Amino acid sequence: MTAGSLAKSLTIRDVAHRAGVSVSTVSRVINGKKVRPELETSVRQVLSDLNFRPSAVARSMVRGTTQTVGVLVEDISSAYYAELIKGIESVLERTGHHPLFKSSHWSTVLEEEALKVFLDHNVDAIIVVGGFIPETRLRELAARLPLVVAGRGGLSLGVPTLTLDQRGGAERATRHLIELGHREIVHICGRMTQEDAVGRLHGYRDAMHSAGIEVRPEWILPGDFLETSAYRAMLGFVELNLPFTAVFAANDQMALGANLALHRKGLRVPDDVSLVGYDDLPMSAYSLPPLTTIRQPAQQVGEAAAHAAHDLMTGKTPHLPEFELRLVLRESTRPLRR
Amino acid sequence: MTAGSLAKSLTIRDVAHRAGVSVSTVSRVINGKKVRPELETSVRQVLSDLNFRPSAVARSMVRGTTQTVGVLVEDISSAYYAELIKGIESVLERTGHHPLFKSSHWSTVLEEEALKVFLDHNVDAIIVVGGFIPETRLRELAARLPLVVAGRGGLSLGVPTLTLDQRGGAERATRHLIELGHREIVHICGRMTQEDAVGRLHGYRDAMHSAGIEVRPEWILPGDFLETSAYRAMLGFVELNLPFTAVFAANDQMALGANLALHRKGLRVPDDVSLVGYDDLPMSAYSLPPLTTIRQPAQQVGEAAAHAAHDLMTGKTPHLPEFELRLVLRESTRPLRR
DNA sequence: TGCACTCGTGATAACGTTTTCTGCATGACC
DNA sequence: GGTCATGCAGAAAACGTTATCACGAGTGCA
Repeated sequence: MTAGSLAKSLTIRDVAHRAGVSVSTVSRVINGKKVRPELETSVRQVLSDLNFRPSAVARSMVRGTTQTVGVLVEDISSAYYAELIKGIESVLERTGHHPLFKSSHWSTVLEEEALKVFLDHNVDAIIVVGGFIPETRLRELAARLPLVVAGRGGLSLGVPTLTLDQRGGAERATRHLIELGHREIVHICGRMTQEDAVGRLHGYRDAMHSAGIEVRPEWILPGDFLETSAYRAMLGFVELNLPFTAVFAANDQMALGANLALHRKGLRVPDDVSLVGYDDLPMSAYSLPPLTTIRQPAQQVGEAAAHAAHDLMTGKTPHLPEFELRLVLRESTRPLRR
Repeated sequence: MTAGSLAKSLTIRDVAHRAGVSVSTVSRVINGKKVRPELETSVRQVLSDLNFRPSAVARSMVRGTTQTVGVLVEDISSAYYAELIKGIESVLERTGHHPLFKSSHWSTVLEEEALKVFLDHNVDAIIVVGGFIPETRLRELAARLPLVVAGRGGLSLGVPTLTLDQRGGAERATRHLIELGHREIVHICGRMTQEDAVGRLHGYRDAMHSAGIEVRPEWILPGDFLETSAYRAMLGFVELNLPFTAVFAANDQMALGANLALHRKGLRVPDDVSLVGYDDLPMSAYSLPPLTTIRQPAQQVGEAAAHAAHDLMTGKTPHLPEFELRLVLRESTRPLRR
């Protein structure tokens, strides 16, 4: 052990030299191919003595595969994507792939940039969650490498897609309120540039329409999926003094914002106003009152996406399950008092 | 454009050929080195015609640098780490580095595995957040490559560390309750294998001790940083029928769990029981009541960690700022009614 | 005993870049 | 007009692996 030697990283060559064999043999031992037993043991000895680990970069270079999967989401840190990512992470870990997460922050240029990075780094597959990448671009990518899209609907067959029926889910949520006797139902929208938000608004309208309720334009409140937006919107709406008895927020975070706003205005949930959210974030079961919401199986979607990517990588046709959006009944809704 | 040709990825060689120059020249153009203007324009033309992008893998191979930074956290999807990650992401993006996130899920073997992956992939730096990696190992790593540790205290000087004074923060939180006149204060602990949780328990004890209050063992409730654990613990404690007027939970998620449990038992926050959390998650401002808590500047810590890593990579001595843990007064605490 | 095989080994060629080295012009200076 | 820099382009080496190829020694069978 020469002191002061700056750790010039060791190579398979050093191992070969010390074990008195060729690099080929060392490579074979590392990769579990047949080698004469006595050679194998001596190589293994050196391997562990030197604590040698082959360079993944060099490996990728020659093998043409990197064991990495690019994962593109809007925002790693937002609660919903966090769930999804957890799912992706858990299955990719088992398949020996390394996820490379990128947030696009709702910017089309960042999206394209992230894709470029993935391609440059020669990822073995890409998982795209939501976003605004044009379908043509997605198709182009899918033709080039394994690509799975989650959380977007209406894509052509060329692209394996995992879809949730946002419109149906929102319809279910709104219908729940209607079934409880509510008719004056407010909807707080998500960021309308996102497909999900649009779908949920449609679902709300569907349910209202089916029930023969005319939706007043004032009932449609703009929001951006964050607590604050719903808080402000709700506050503003209450000040209009229009009658209303229920609120359907396009996600749980906004439902929470609305919940506080209602409280500030002296309205009790669910006694005065029923409130439904969307997503079923882990914390929604612990809000006051616990939130009735539509459960999006985000983690399962993540798992399925990763599985599908794995299928694609191994040449199998990807399994693309359907997911059910369930209404989770808790305590933020109640029958309209007559 | 030959139809049906499977897209054998193009190389710098193809570009050189089509532009009628050598590969060296193409490389020079790509890297912005001096080249005869007319050659440069023709090469650039071909470059954009072919939409050529150099392989990051090959580049890493020869340059010995990958432009990636390994980031090891306990759990990507937990709310607190999400904040931190957001900070890391935002500055690394600006420096042109790509974060490689790994969750260790509180497992020492997964931690070590993640480190190996980082090393194998030849990351340019590593950021470790919390965790259980032995100090000797950290020192060893720090000697080998730029390493920044966040969220751990008491490390030797060899390792650049970003620390938050958890003990002090918890002392502040508890003192706040004491200043409001509370004396029978319950503490819901975090996962006690984690340094943070231990620090916060110490801080709680410090404050109680300074105020001359003897801590009853029953007041120390076990928890694991998740809502459910606190919910159950709180429920159980109330059933003991011991007098108490305030609760300090080791994080906001648990404060929320406790909040619901108190509600279930007919105790109002803050009228009957004052409640303080820790972290100041975005949603804590929207709970009912809005939560008084200790603000951990997670995002800023993330930013600082990334900056420090960048400093290290560029040979500068890392800037390791101190962070202040502020008490955020909201509505879950009030003076003890006499 | 000889021939065709199999098996395991080492030498060597990839993989796609950047970097170093070499060589050829061109221009400057005495 | 000859020598010496200088500038820039191409050739070749290098990065650390794996894959291909060639070879020699056994082995089985006729």
